[in-house]
Amino acid sequence: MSDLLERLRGRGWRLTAQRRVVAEVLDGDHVHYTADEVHARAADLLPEISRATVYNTLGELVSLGEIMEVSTDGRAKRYDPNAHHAHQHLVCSQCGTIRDVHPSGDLLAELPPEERFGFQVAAVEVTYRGLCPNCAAG
Amino acid sequence: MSDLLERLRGRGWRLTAQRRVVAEVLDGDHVHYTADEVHARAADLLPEISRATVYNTLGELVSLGEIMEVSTDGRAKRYDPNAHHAHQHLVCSQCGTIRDVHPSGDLLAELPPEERFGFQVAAVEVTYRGLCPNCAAG
DNA sequence: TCCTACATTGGACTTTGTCTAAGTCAAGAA
DNA sequence: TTCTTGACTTAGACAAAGTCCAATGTAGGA
Repeated sequence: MSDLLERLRGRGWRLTAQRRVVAEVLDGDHVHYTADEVHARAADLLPEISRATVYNTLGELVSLGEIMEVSTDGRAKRYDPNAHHAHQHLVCSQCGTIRDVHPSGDLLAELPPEERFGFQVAAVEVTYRGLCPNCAAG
Repeated sequence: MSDLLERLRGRGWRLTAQRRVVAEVLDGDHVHYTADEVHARAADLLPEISRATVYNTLGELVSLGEIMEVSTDGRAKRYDPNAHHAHQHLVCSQCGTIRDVHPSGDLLAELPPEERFGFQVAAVEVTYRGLCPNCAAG
């Protein structure tokens, strides 16, 4: 993740303590925190960090393409640091657990031209839903 | 959509004026209103209808499987009356326009067993994103 | 070291949605 | 037809998630 900080510095980012702790919280490939969770964890490292800064920083990281915004439940958005490897999400309909998954095939290609209505289709987001082993057993 | 009202009555629904106008607003296959939009349009027909009733009615219609809840932008949920025909969505990343689309192939089958992590996968939601002809031209 | 443009802060505000207590009414019973 | 009753609706308070702003602080170049 220090790679990340270097990349961002290269793009003219000021390296503040706040941005560092947000980046640190998002370190790890299989993490899908809400903004509030990021804030809580960041505050463990830097107690005076404000919610507004966390939102700002997350927004900047998203528009720089360093993290992905995921909304799997229509409530709080979640942030996925695994933005450099294309992947989709598998969500437990009961407990909400999220896993990164890699479908086979080219999902974009499955939208035939006559179903594109003149759109320049650029991306596809897929969410699989089902019961995780834990909830299925319960 | 009067079919809908009959079906619901058959399931023990009380047929109130409020439920009738909500159903009427949702009539049409290619409509994707937010709850607030549904409320505004319903209020044109029945001025004293309350927000709570619209939310209640939409929630009931969703759990009866008569309409679909769609969240394409992490903000307000939208309601899609076209719930009886499997389909996915194509969203303009600029203006937010939504179209129903029908991808080819079996999208569920594209998640290989080794990528299911023991989940009982039941459904898949797909959102294609791109520029609509209007925004691409502008 | 100093400057200053950029970053952060806290709190007010907005949007979207939920909950509740009190009043209303659809539809079956008589 | 009128009565009855439990389901439905209402207004407004409340909650969660996110945005905005003016005042203050500071990273990093000169």
